[in-house]
Amino acid sequence: MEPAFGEVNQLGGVFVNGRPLPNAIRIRIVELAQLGIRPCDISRQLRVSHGCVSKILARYNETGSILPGAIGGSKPRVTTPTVVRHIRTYKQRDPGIFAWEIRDKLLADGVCDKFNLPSVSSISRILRNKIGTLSHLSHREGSKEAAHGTPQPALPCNHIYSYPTSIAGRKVPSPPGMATLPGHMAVHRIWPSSHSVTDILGIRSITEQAIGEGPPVHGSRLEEWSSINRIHFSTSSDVDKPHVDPETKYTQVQMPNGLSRVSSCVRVSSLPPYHTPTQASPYMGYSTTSTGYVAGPIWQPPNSSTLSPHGCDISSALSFKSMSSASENSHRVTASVL
DNA sequence: ATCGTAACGGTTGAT
DNA sequence: GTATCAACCGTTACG
Repeated sequence: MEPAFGEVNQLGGVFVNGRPLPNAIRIRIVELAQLGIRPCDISRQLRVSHGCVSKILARYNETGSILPGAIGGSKPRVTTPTVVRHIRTYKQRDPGIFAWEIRDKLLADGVCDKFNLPSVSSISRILRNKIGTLSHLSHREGSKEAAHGTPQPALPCNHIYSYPTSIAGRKVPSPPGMATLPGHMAVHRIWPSSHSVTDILGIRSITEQAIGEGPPVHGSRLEEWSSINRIHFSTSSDVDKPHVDPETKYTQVQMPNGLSRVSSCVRVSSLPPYHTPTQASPYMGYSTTSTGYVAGPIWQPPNSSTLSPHGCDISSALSFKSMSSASENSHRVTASVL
């Protein structure tokens, strides 16, 4: 059970344990970093732990993506469509073939290797569920498998996958196709859950307004951005409901190397401009757009005026940065090119 | 003071 | 429908 309002970290920022920071915050982190602001200052300004800032920036530098990795799920399925197709073929050629024989043939024919070879029980399940209602064959297989031995457990070595239907790449979560796009805040999948702080808090995003008000050319991106952040006023019964169609929940395309590729991405320059923070809750304002993420007392640089942690615009970020570092001129970056 | 990272407790989703 | 598992998350603390 998640806390209804998240938790507050040592910096006064709000987070939901186990859940990623909102994309807007992640983008802000990268933006500020690209403005030359030091990670420690970003951490204080956005009230995100420096470990998190470090992690996000490291990931961004490595992959070009600001997005969190794919949370949850199991190991990639070994029963890929190709494997199923071959199993079907084997079964059609020899209706009496046993599951363990199919398994051997998959290996012998090079359809699978030892790392992604389905277990006998998996093949039996495929024969039973996918190949057709060959009940007599299933029955026969069952008896034959019993003679051959107990069904094998899950593959012992299936941690290595070289086929395309794996779930989103784990250690390298971002699609290689967009990994090195400079200045892109690559978005490679839809925000995965309704359990974001935003959803929990039910704070309306300005993005929704932007969809209605913005120019049509940005509609699709904004719509995607809206779906990514999926802001809506949740009721308690609404919190756990997926807000997007399950079929469209993940827009990524699996790549042959097991990594995911997105069908689209969001440039920071396509996002709405930053607004002044909109305090949507007496407890905190937490909008997954670029607008507001305010909790607790506003942090101030040691020798400066007050800055809003998430609501500052680029100029204030720059002023902040200029206070923090004197070497900014070498990193002149504008928001439009981020 | 800053940064990288392991440990931790948590969530998620496929099986 | 539930349990398991392994991925991820951000925070915290330590060096």
